[in-house]
Amino acid sequence: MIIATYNVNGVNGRLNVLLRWLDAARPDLVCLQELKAPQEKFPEAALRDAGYSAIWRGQKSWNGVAILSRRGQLIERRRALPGDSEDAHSRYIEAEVEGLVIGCLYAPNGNPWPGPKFEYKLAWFQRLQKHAKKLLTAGAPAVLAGDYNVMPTEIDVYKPERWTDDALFRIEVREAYAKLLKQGWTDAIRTLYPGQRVYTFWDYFRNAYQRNAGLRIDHLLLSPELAPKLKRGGVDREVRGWEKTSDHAPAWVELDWPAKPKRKIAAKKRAS
DNA sequence: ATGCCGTGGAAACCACGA
Repeated sequence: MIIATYNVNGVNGRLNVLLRWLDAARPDLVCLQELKAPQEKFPEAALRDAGYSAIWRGQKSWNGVAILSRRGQLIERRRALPGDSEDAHSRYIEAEVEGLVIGCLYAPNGNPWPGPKFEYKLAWFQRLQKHAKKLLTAGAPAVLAGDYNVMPTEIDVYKPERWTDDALFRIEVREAYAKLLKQGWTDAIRTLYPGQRVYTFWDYFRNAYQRNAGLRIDHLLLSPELAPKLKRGGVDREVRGWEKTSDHAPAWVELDWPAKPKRKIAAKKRAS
């Protein structure tokens, strides 16, 4: 099963690029972020025609998250992070599908630092930590995928010294991300490419993509039960070079899931 | 290396993004 995350930066303005990528990559489950569309303007029909069912939480102008599936039915579990009923941002949606839990998230940007937006980001991460811990305690196989707006380490930034006081790289935010890993979550892309430069975002200007001046801020975190099922993964970076494209590229993993029953082996064991 | 580009929405500029 292939699970992908893609910050589309406007799901309607980006529809052709999204459909083109879905057709080429054929992911089974997709987490989308930055829909930038109200609930009623989500392109449900076009995605259905492409073979995907969807659940989403839209919002006028900003944010917005969705989960797509071309396999099992998506059963929505929640459409917000718990912990702040006043929080109106559409930044989290969670479903059960194919026997696993998939959470799609769009973390706050948090700039400028310091300030209220940065404080909101830290508080949001605390809520995420609390909820992520609950998922682990519940024991279900789970994936938390999305735009975390964090470069976890120096290797995830083309020029770390320029980003030290940026909300995406401030130590408080990196520590918040590290805390998730300490809970038991596995950063799938980093696990597959240890010590290598892998980026998921390139700015629109200054020829960032051509210069490979990128950031790794889109992540797929796997629960302990799923981590050993990780087969391969990567970033579809060529999508970033397409016309009218997002500033993010899709990141994806392939999991050996649902695990194939080993009937023959079991039968042999019983026979011997 | 300062939103320089890009999106959406409202009213031809503004908020926001990373």
